[in-house]
Amino acid sequence: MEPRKSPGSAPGSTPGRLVTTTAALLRERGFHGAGLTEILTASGVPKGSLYHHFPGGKSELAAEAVRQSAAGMVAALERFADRAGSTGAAVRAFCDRYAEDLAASDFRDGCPLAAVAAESGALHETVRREIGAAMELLVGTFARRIAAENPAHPDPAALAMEIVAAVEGALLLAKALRSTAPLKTVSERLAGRIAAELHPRGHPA
Amino acid sequence: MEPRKSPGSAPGSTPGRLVTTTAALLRERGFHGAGLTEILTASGVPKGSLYHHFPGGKSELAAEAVRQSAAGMVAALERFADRAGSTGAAVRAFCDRYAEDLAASDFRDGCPLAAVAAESGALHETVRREIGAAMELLVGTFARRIAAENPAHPDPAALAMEIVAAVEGALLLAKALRSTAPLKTVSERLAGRIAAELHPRGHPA
DNA sequence: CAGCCCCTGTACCGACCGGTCTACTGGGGC
DNA sequence: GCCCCAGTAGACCGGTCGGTACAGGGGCTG
Repeated sequence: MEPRKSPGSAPGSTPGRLVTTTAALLRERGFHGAGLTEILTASGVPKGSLYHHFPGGKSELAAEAVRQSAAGMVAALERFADRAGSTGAAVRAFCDRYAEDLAASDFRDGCPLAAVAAESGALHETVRREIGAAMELLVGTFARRIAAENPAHPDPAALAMEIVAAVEGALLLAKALRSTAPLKTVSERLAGRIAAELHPRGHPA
Repeated sequence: MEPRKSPGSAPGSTPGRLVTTTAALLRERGFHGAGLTEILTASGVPKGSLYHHFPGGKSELAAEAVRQSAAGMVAALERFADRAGSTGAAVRAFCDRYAEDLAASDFRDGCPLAAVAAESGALHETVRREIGAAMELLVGTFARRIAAENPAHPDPAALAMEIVAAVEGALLLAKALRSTAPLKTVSERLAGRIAAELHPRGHPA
């Protein structure tokens, strides 16, 4: 827990590859389901390098991967929101994107955070904290967007929380049912409701 | 989906204890996080008995546990719905109940299905199928209730799916954030919306 | 061109994983 | 009264787990 948190995670570097592949494995198998050996062979990195860059072992690596996944999700959201101009449309794009991932992976790649979050009860504090922070970050980002779109909204945080919960749940349902239908249904209804709530008397944006 | 799949799972019997403790462990740790030895010691059953009653090993046991968990959730839902008289109120009671579980377990016990569903990509077909069936059962139960409460509703299945997704997501969020706030927020807003959608011009039930 | 040191590669470790096997026990049917 | 076998008990298996130790290696310094 030194001040220098994760400086050496350049995309192509050894730590970078390690974190990226870990994030991918974590996404479809969860923490206990993703073996260290599997991560190593998939990223083409020997064990010695792992413990050089991440003395904390699997937990530290997972924590970093969770942070990167969260950052990726937030970045995607910001991008969609900027392009679409409304939170409702951004949510739709967001769901579409993860529906694609799901379908392309034969319904193995769900939410990058969900698999780890679901078993957070059996995880080290390091990872546990990171998962909490990741969720807060995601909710906070939505809340900021909502407040920006309609400064008069009474409770942006509540709406943001509802959005994240709905999307997260839809992703889980989609994975379990092996169908993108839940995502389509939820995003459609959710987007409409967000628009209605953000612009009570106006154009649905 | 045979009518008689697991006849020997009486509550107090050896298979019964096995399935119940497995369900509990699965709920907080997921499939790979719950060790077989741990299940055995927690239920006070030796290994020989396990493989006598469940020749399929851990996967068969987990599949059975998932089925039992799903049945329990459905039963709780039906009970709440019967007592409350409206789907909206039932959802609220449903969320309250799982919020209690969460808080009582120091935020380890989330949705009994979520942890397994989240890592379903790395599971045997047996378990995978059971998780899908469980989710379908849950959604179907909600849909039936909705249709019963308002036969004119245009798409009970869609609303049911949205409900399950929202609750599932709220449970996940609550577990990650170690707070029941997401559940409270989501259930409140969800219940209100369900009432509005089921009784467009009338009493909010 | 020598030395150093960050990083890599790999052999190895004990613990534990899920699963198999066999010995034993006790109670109901004949 | 005997037997039989469903059910229990636990020793044991190979494999894999996450983690450690240490011997190179190679590029940047001097």
